[in-house]
Amino acid sequence: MDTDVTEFIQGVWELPKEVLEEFCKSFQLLDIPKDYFLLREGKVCKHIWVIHRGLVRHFYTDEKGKERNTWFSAEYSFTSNVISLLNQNASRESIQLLEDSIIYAIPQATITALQQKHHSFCRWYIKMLESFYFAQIDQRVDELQFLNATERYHNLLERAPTFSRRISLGNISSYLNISQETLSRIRSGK
Amino acid sequence: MDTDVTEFIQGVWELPKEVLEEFCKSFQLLDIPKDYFLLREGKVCKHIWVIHRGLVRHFYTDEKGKERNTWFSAEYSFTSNVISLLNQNASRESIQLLEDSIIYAIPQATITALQQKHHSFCRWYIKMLESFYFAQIDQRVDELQFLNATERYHNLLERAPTFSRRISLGNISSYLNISQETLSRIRSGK
DNA sequence: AAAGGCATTTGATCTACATCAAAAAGTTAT
DNA sequence: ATAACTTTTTGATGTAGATCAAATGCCTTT
Repeated sequence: MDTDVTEFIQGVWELPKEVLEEFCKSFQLLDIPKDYFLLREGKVCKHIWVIHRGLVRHFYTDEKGKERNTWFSAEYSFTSNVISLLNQNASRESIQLLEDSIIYAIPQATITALQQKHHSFCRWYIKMLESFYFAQIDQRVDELQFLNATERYHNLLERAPTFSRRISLGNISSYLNISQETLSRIRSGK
Repeated sequence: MDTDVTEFIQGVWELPKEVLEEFCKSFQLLDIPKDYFLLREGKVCKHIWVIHRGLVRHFYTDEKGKERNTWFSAEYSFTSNVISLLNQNASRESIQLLEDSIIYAIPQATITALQQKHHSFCRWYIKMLESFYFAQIDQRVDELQFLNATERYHNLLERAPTFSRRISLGNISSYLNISQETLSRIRSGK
């Protein structure tokens, strides 16, 4: 187990050493290439993933067959399809790597078991949800409801400066809900 | 304490009787008139509210001074400004009653204290966040990103059929991010 | 270096929805 | 009932950003 990752876990909320160990030893280390799918639409999500190095996109395919990105996650973040994970029902989204990545897979079974077993783990989990899910999704609602195309783009640049280098224009425009052509014009400054 | 409310609390996740009692006895019963503010922009959110009867809107005031609704909550739902509550920082939103309402206020201090004290309470709290926050906000992102004005309106009608009777057109249009005029035309079927 | 395959840019139109303005309908107070 | 609001509707016009189409630029592979 990488010390970076245990530190990352501990950074969320300090777990007792033995609980941390029990937790981390259930992680599965994945070293996987670009384009690989962590999750496919229609499957039940069975993991929370911690990205150690790399980048993924969340997307789904609309009625017209167009892929629409809903999220990106990069190194040192948790990623999962929370809705499918919680309800253990079919996911509407897929999750795919945009770069060769090193990822820890945390089984859903571990999360459930440790919640039952350890009070401290519940507190860790609450903190994790709060800081890695709420904070982000709240921002997302905000930018979708209140910002225009140009503002959404600049907002993303600020929040995640590396994305504009690492993610293609087409993938970014899909996430921002802007056509590729319009985003190209925005980026060139009109 | 109303048995309806304890049942509602128990419906989230079954709490041991003594924890439930400790929890419920901290609730403060509010019987307050239309237009009252549960929370004002700039203040720190100190409660989660359970609406027993009535209706509230969440909104903030934009740079041009226009009020923009972000959420409605009606009877038998939890409502709060989660971001302000969690970080105990100034809220950007206000929460105001749209109808005379009966509401239970759960102090943030209770939530924090019971989380520390009871494993079972943490499990209740996780369930509450999952079912009353995630599920809803996820839907919200979806409708904002992928639906057009007409679809957003019909989506709301389905999700909350009573709202179109109880909430003025202006307040609905603001929430849906549609101008009042356009919503009027949509509603009249063009 | 040439050829093929993507990703990005540029230009010309089109459209969903906003904005502005005013009339009509509904509500509340005198 | 009449006046004075407030909310909703209707009509005319404006615009951000989509869509369609074609050109350009950029990697690969040979």
